[in-house]
Amino acid sequence: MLNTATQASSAARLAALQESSSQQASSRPIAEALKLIEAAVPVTRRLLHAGDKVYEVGERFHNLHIVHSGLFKLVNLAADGREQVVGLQFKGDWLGFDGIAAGRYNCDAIAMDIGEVWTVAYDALLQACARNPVLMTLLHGAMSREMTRDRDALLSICTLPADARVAEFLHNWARSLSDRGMRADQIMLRLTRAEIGNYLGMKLETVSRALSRLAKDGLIRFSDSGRRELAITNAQVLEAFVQRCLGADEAVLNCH
Amino acid sequence: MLNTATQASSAARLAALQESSSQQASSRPIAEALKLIEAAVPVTRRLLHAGDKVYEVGERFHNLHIVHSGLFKLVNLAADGREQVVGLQFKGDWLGFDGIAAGRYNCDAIAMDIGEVWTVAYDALLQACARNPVLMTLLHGAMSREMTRDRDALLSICTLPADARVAEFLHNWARSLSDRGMRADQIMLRLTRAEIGNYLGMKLETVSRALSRLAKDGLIRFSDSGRRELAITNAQVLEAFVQRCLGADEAVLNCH
DNA sequence: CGTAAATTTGATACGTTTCAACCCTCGTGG
DNA sequence: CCACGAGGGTTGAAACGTATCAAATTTACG
Repeated sequence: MLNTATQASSAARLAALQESSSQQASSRPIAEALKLIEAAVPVTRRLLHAGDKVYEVGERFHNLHIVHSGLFKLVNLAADGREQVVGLQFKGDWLGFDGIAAGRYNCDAIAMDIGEVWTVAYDALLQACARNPVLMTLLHGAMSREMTRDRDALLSICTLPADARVAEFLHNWARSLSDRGMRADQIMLRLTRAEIGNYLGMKLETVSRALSRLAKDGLIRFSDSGRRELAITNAQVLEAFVQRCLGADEAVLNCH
Repeated sequence: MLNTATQASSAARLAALQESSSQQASSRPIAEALKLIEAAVPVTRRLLHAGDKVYEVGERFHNLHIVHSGLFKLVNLAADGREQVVGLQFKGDWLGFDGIAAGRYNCDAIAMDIGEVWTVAYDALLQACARNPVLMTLLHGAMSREMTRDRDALLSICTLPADARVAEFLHNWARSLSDRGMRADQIMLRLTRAEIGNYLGMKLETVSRALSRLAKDGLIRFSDSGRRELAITNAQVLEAFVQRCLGADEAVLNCH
């Protein structure tokens, strides 16, 4: 509808899309990537506690950071004080790409939990990349993947109703865990409802209501130990729920 | 409010933010960047017409592209048919970063107008980068800038009401033009209201209403030659309008 | 020119936000 | 030990902004 161009075969394109999106795209195991970096360039390890900043907006950029454990949020700030969570970084994700262009970080990177980051000097990394193409591929892959993730998030925010956004958020979280070889059946949310809402473009009450509804419908189950921890009953059903929220309007494009 | 950590001086941080955001971040003139690339790596020129695709989702990734003239949109597609405009690329912007990670493009890149892109083989570019650090800096800067831009867009979408989003959209467009040395007092929108709305996370009618309101308030003026072209009366006033939409709630953070 | 697409505008419907009250947990200090 | 307060979470009712639906008008184009 948006593209006025004649397009070869939209059916075939969507079919290919489905395949590629269901297959896991993560190149090589994260552990290997970490090992490669460690071998190629000096690494400084840093342990952080919940609320600690890896870097903050305006700070001079010299280093990139790789999450080794824990969870970190990237917060974008407007001059007038508005703030937006623009990313959640798990093990193997990078922090600091936003600083390359202007020589200053453009976000706050904040630990949500006890976690460790590996810090590498950007200059040193570049030199290592020039010697070792594999490292370059790894770095670019990480940047590219982050762009893709950000854009998928934007798509969710702009095209899904609140309930579906929350459902997809949980589903993505679970996938992030399982991609990294962690148990994904039990999820410990390390964000408040306000933070989740900010990330998903809705208010905390809306998040709370959405979660309550998902629980009532049996798609998730809250842990005994509080409302911060929950289990995903069935990941497939959760995905299907997202589609049901859309009301089968765009599903027609799919069926043939 | 979101950050639980004790933070040094939020006032100072916001002050720094304002400076950095008002200053133009574009490293070196775009013309120079183009010249540098042309000298370092084989370039294939390609002329496209409105609706033509530079590449499409699922296509194998081999090349990056640089916009030499015209305007291109990046469209992200979901498996169920939802689509989202995730970027508008002007002269000097790159196309194709999304393809690096998975080896396949993840978006459609579509010309909105007659335009020319310079296509370079990614492999060749990497080799050239290994020889010439300046080229590497250029490439990474482009990637980093794109991330930052995407995140700023997300911030707008999630924190601004519709009218303010449209105002900021126009303001950004004007800045994109003037950054590139083009006249910014007269803007020729090359998108339909539906496309603008999709990009900004609202419906086409909402865009239309917002534009009408901006025109009625004298912030913009439609050209005689139709409602695709308009003039920004005063860029500063347009910026101020965005703040007024927020109702001075967050402005308090600003005043001292 | 005539037809399809794009745009504007109004009336209404809907989903999310806002405001408010209440509950729960947890850490602190009397 | 328990009272207390702060922060996080839930839930309801009403208000608000945007979407939806519909109709009329303008524009683009073969």
